[in-house]
Amino acid sequence: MRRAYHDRVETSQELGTILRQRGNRLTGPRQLVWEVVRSADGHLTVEEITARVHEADPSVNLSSVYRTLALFSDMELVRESNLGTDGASRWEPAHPDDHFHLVCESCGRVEHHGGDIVQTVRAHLAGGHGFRAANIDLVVTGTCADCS
Amino acid sequence: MRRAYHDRVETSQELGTILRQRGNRLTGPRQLVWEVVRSADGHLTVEEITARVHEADPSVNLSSVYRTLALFSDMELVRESNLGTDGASRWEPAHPDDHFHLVCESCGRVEHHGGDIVQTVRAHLAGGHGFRAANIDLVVTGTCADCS
DNA sequence: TCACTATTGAGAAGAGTTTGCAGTATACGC
DNA sequence: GCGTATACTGCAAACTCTTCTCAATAGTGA
Repeated sequence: MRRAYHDRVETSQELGTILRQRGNRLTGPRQLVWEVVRSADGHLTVEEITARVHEADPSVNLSSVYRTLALFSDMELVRESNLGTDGASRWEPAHPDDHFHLVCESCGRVEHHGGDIVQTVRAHLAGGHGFRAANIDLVVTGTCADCS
Repeated sequence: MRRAYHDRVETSQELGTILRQRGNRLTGPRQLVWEVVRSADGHLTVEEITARVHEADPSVNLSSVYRTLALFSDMELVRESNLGTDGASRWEPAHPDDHFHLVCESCGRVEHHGGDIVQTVRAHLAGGHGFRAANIDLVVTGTCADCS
């Protein structure tokens, strides 16, 4: 059912392969964006992604970052979420859903936490709600240990 | 701990009372926005709220709707969430957290569902994560019964 | 009723994201 | 390796949602 998670696309070569399978091409901006998102320690805004891409190549355009993220999202390589207090989207490598997010209202940081809770939800939904769940996002807003 | 939920503010008079307690005033736009959000059958975008407000008074400005929602949010009368596929915020009357959201990717509708899952999460978090949870949003994205 | 000032409407500004276009460069066939 | 088709890029303008500025208006307590 699931196609390609980030742990199956480690190298640029692998990225190129799955891009070409779709009729797309492997380009410099795409390699850089993938490298940044894949090696990120958490959720990144487009601004953060672009900044890190620019460390390697300042000529990469913001539009290309947006377009690349949209493409990767379609390929299920990355995932967008509207966490955070500002309006900006955040991006992370696609992953199975067995975790949840802790969003700190004070510093804006987003932590991941594992646990079987999301699986509990999935099981609950399977019990005849008529709703076919694709993604389960458990978002907890509050104050993190550092800020309280 | 919790201050004022929508079920404690049924009438304009009650709204006026708690507004004046804070040094605010009861105005036409505020009455209308509260009436619209309170009686809504689900999450509304600012655009939808404004449209319904305009049915009663077309002279109410979009800025006032935004400002009123921000105020009500601060008063914990309404709650903002970034559900949905587009970037627009959605608003609903504030409520205790014992429910979760089902967001249909196809028709964009948002359903509420009750259950003890959110309480399970809260109990889990209380167990020494160092994270002080304010709001818990369980967002399930998928396809609703009507669209599948 | 009066005066104070919170609130409003109008429009401009801001932030984040998208789109159109002409030039560039990747990937496939030879 | 080389040439060609076209996917992709950078740039800039446009678009959407939200916030801000400010003069005018209208609740509220006295």
